Amino acid sequence: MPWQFDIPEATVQRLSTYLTILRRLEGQGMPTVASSDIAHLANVNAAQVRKDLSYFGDFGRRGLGYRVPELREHLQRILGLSEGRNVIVIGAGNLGSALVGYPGFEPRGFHVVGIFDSDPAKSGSKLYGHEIFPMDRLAELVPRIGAEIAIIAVPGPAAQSVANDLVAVGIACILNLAPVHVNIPAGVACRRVDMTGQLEVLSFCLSSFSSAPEGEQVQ
Amino acid sequence: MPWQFDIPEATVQRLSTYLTILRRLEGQGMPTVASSDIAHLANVNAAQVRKDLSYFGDFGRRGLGYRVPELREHLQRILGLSEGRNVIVIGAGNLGSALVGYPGFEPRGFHVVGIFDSDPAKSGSKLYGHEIFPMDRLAELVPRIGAEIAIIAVPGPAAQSVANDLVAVGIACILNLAPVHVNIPAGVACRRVDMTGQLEVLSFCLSSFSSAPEGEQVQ
DNA sequence: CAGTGTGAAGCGCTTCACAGCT
DNA sequence: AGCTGTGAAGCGCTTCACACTG
Repeated sequence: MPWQFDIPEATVQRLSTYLTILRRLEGQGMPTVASSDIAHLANVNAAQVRKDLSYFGDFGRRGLGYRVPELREHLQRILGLSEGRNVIVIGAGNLGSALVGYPGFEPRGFHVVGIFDSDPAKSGSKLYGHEIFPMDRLAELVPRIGAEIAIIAVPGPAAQSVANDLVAVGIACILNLAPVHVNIPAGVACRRVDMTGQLEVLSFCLSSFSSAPEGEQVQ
Repeated sequence: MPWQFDIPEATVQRLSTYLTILRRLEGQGMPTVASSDIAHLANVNAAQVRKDLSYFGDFGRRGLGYRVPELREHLQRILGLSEGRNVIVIGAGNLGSALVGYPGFEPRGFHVVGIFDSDPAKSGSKLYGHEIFPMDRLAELVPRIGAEIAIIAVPGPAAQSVANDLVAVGIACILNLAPVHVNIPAGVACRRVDMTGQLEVLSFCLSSFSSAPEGEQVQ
């Protein structure tokens, strides 16, 4: 996951959480907020909030806290969201369709600007007003529509091949929803969201291993 | 996230990854596998794989590695997946619908056994063969259908209230897909999957902060 | 005073390195 | 020789504590 300076990945993830919180506070008309308030809403330590923010500047005023709209704007800029981001979705199956119709992306600045599917039968048909393109038009269309981020929403076995295609046409940021790790060259950022994997962690919480008294079960 | 013994959360997450890998290897007929092979496929250190597994027992044979079907079974048991898990989905909107139709759950042992939605207009209609129930039947139906895990697939503002309802009817494991942190009492496990948050991390990779804070390109 | 910014301590995960089986 | 299991070292994130400031 390539960024050059000494900023923990966990910090960047929390920044995204803080941004969501600040948007809500701003909507409620709150003028300022203390690190301890943000911390409470994000379920982290207050010093953590301050340290996270201090990587990027001195945004607070001592004795007062942070001005909500100001900090919200800073976070947006830090995360590169000031002008929104163009996203393409690969895979127009069940998952891909849901993504394209998901109303949560636009308000947070992500615009779906293209859908691709390897199935020629799907080409030309529309999904929530977006045309589905065949995979072999990727190289032609990615620069034209200004795609910056690609979401892989294909079945596991196809994910690596799709990732290769994306890298080949110059995509540098990939969100992988398939339940497999894909290899990508250095310089390309790839993150994976594995819902089923999270369900498996929850299943572990239910299993005897997470609660059974000492020594039982382990052979 | 409540489990009593000293097992890192990251370890449990990786176990889920290993299980996926082992299923693939088993499908390919591979009889044994070395920690270094698993490590390569999961993109982690080989010692990490061995240490993760050693929390739960001595599954390997020195000089040989791990027997694939045997280890796969162990992992399934550790994760509490031997008999599958019953899941309910709260929210029959865009996201909820996609989940119910998502073909990736069943093969990994998660059975959708109920869909709930607060909108009375949706009650009674069907989604991929599953009836949609009104929220006020939660208390009655959860024990009857044996629901163990709930997925919150409602908009952010409704998430906390839904979480409260789930806890009230005895659900102890929650997967939260809403982009907000929800407060839950100790003893209840709650995990969040925030796709938009991951997109924001990727956006950070594209932003000037990740590559050139002072206008300098370091490479 | 209230609350930020931050060096330093704390802590837990990751990696190393090697003893010990097969 | 090949590979596991594991104590110990390494390392980086988190938390503490406090100087400092409006």
